[in-house]
Amino acid sequence: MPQLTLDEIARLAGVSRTTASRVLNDRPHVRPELRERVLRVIEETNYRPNLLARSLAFQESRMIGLVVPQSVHAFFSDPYFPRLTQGIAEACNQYEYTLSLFLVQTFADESKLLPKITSRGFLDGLIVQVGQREDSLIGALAESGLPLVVAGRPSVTDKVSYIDVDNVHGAYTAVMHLLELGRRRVATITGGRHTAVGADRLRGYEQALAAMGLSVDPALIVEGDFTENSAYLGMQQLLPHHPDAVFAASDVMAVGALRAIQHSGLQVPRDIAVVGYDDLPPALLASPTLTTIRQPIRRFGIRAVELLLELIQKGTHPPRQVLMGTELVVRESCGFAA
Amino acid sequence: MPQLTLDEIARLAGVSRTTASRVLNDRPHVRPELRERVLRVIEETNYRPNLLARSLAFQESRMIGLVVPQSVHAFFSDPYFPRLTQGIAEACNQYEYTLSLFLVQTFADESKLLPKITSRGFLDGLIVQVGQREDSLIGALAESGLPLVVAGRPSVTDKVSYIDVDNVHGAYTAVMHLLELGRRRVATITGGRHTAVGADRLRGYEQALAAMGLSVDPALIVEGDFTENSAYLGMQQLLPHHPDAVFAASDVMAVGALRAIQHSGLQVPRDIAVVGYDDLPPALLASPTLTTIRQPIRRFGIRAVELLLELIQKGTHPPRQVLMGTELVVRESCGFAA
DNA sequence: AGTGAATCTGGGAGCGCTTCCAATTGGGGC
DNA sequence: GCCCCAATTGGAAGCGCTCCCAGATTCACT
Repeated sequence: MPQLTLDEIARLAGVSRTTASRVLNDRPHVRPELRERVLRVIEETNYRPNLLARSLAFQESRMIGLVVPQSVHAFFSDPYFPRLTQGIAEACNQYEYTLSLFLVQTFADESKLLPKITSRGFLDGLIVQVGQREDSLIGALAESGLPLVVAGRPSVTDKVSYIDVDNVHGAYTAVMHLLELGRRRVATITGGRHTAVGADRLRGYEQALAAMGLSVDPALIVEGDFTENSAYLGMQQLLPHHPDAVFAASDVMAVGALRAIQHSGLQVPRDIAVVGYDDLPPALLASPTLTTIRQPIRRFGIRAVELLLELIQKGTHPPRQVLMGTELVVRESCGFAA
Repeated sequence: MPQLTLDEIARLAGVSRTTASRVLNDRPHVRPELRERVLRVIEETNYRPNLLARSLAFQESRMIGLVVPQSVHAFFSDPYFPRLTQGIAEACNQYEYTLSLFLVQTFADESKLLPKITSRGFLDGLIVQVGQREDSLIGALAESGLPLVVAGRPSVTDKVSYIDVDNVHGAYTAVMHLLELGRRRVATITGGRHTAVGADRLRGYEQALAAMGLSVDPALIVEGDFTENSAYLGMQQLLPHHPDAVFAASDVMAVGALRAIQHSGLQVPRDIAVVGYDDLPPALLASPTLTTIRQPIRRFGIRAVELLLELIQKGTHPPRQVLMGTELVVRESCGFAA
């Protein structure tokens, strides 16, 4: 069978290609009768317009790219990415955009993918997840002139639009909750301090203490790296300093802390209260269940898309920044009886 | 600045568009000197060809779609999908294809996305993950004539190419391992029997018993639904029948069984040996660590892409089927001292 | 019946690229 | 010095669609 083109449809319906195109795009200036006829032919032949040709003519592809620079592991062991992707995909469906996925794992990937991603006309916009190779990559992508939204906070914040979760305030809320429950020796196990997330959550911790007029005791701060094990070891360091509460920068780490506390013979929350961050599955599986800070990951993805579409429509300058709020989820580990 | 086109490049280099195109695509019949000149202009102007236009002219887009029909939850709580996606994305990078992601969650999504996915020229091929709305969707997609690979076993197996993990043999291996260790009352907790996966693993269980000349005791078979809780309850039903081993159709369910056994005061593996399936994180986190069947998920994704590319090149008939092997991973829960 | 406006219609150019094919060039062999 | 063939070059058509614009048609109103 012959490739079905709009020309062919027009011929079958006995009209011009232009008219057929008008019908296809639901535009005015076509007699109802003709419109009807064209629609019937389309129906009968099961015709589908060629999106590529259409995009080329329209000068917009209605495709956006999701770029994920990340090492294999950090990424897929964490439920974060799937959730985010889901939100993004959902929003794409809603706004009639198509999503292209670019996983950039190695340097080779990067040099291979970059020209493709930045090829003019191919993508209308880009969402880039912050990661390790962040800087070089975001820089290169920004340079391409494509509308760009960074998901997470990039190291250079002023040139580029980004959307992030308000980690400072989230941590502040978590710690403040502990303080309001009467805890006074609140320790923290940080994420890597060199990561933006880790640093922000530490800042929130400090601000909460300051707000209550308490001074920061360096002995009550240990550094973890978002793994359970690092938190287990960190908690062992903290125990000799007799904290009565711990704020861990992630649920996974909170679980590690929990284990260390319980192994030492102390009880949670009686002796030491624990608060985590993320509200991912570990929070509910832990025993006692974790009080934690919930991040609106899925909505975060949706907002990222909406922000990007805004940039596409209204131009990319000035860069926009969006901070999303968090939510304190109170469970057992903080010792608050509801 | 003017949109940079190949025409412009040609003009700047003082050659024709045709010659410029030849240089761009690394084709012969260009004097080295001219080639050099064109390359320099491209370099200087940082020109990127328009992929859309190129695809239109080439009559191939070098894009493939990954269609995921699935309810939100089953999907993203399971590490399976991220791994699979990773494998697919990796292979796409390697073979210079671009990956488009289509998450089909609702009926509305389906009717909205279908025309886009099947639009001629837009995608060169399609990988469809089996899911719940499987039948209608796979049918519709197959009808479009696009090269198609189903990841997982579809309900209609003969018309369509698919790639699957050999669940029957995997389960067979797991149960056989228990039998070889001397266990004789081997129970099983199945996945949903109406799912292909669940049914296959049950079949493997039965085949292993048969191979050892043992009969199947219906009292030793209970049905779960791949959740931890269903397995916990299932195990409680099994205990009165004194099994000395359990094959659970997933690691998550094995963990549920483990908990039920331990709560009843029995010990694993001394009293009851346990084997799971998947080799996902729960297997290692459980205590004792789980003997299980490892699925090559990432490689599975890679093979899916390779199969698809084969279909794209050599035509989609006849449908091809690929079954991938599994691997028995022996840990503590089966009672085998290494 | 005649005029103008309002509405329809379709020819043709254009989106940025590839590629067929005819034209041009260069060089070796006589 | 001339001819022929191979290597190189570029003009033009084509991929399938949109959209500008001019021409055709309709219709109301004088």
